[in-house]
Amino acid sequence: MISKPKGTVDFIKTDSEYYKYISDVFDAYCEKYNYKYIRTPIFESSELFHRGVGDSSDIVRKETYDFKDRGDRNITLRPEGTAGVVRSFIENKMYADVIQPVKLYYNGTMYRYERPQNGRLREFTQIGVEVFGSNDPLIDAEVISLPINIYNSLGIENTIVKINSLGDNESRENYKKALKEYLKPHLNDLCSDCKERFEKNPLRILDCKVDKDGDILKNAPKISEYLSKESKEHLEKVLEYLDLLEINYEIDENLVRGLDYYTDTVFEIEVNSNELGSSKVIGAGGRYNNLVNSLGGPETSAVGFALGVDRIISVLKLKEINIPIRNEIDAYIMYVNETEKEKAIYLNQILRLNGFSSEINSLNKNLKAQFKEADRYKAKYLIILNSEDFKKSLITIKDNVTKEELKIKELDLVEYLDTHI
RNA sequence: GCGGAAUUGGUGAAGUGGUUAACACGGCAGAUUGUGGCUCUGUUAUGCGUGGGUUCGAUUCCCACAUUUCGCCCCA
Repeated sequence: MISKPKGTVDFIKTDSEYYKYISDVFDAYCEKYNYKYIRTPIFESSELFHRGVGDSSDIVRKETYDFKDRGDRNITLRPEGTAGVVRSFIENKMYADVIQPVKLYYNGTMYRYERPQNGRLREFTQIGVEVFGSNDPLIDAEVISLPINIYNSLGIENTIVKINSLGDNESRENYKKALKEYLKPHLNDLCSDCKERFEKNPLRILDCKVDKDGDILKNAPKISEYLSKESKEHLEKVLEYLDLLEINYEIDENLVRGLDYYTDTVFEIEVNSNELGSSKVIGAGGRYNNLVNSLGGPETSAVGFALGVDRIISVLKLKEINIPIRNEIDAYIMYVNETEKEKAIYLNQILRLNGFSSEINSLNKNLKAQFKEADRYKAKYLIILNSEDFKKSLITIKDNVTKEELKIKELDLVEYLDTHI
């Protein structure tokens, strides 16, 4: 037997219904927020993902699906949604569009070559939005409030936004320098992972799970002390607008993002749950005013967020939140002999074309088994064909709830169902 | 990349170094039922993750691998 590749998942049965439902809710909200749908390729030139991501790019490279195609091109399966959207924004010169800012949403599978664990797959689905061309804090607030409102609408409450500002390039570099200077004498007291982070990605030491509660990190310099006046004002405005929108947030000065292109606002959305462990982060994003430029476009402000659909599904299931699932059909048509079968095939189409969901047996079942099958389909009405009735153009219809049964004219079938369903 | 746990039929699972690997649900066929939903009977093909090894003999012990799962790393 061939089984699915490691780290992939089949969405079937209720899972696929969850997936569809979440997508639908997300799409509907994005449309209300006046975002436009964008669909970019699942694979891109490798350099798109291996540029503009700063000094952690060697790590990033290891965790992407890279391959050469038959034309000897370096191809990478997208590990996230933003880069492709930014590429498309630049390539299609959307910075020159009449309508600004450009607000886009996407929905698709992403690929990372990682060890699978809770809430982490090699192929996973993210949905997200990106806004280009406005540095107004109201956009930051919009991009944060959108997912919150989607979660609420899905029934996920008790979410909290963790928010921080990384400032502009200069403030961040200054801060990085100060942090390293502060940590240097304490280097031996840090965990082994942090010693490595010290050179590679010092900001992430703030996020360390081992040293989190130690005095070293508690007394470390704060990013807020290094923010420029503009960045400070930007953050204050974002918070003010979040208050206005009644979004719960919490400033988390230790919140840093892995990549260097983020500027000013960064945020994560957590769901309040102990069972979820490390996958309680169900959405994240931030402002990245440098990325468009570093990928070859004009200086363009940008902000976005993404959320993992797989994680949302786990949360919905964990919290036992039910979603609307169609689990019944309007009619099940029953037949025994070939004459009746032909009539059944014909009526089945008539019903479907008139907007009813209907089904017939395709497994040569006897009448008894057809009754069983109709129940499994939760058919509201049973249409029982009998060759004798055909002579009088009659068919038998049975209400499968009340069990009332009557004969009606074949031609009246659609009208009958119309008035009864 | 590192570490822990798991892997029995369509499903949930019990179990053992040795002849037919429980039980339940589901599926199918039949009986009964005014055309099913209840009940009863039968049935469900050489199934114990894969490959090696130990052994007279392994699903049961050992090793490797795969997958799943939990954590670390990383998290765009």
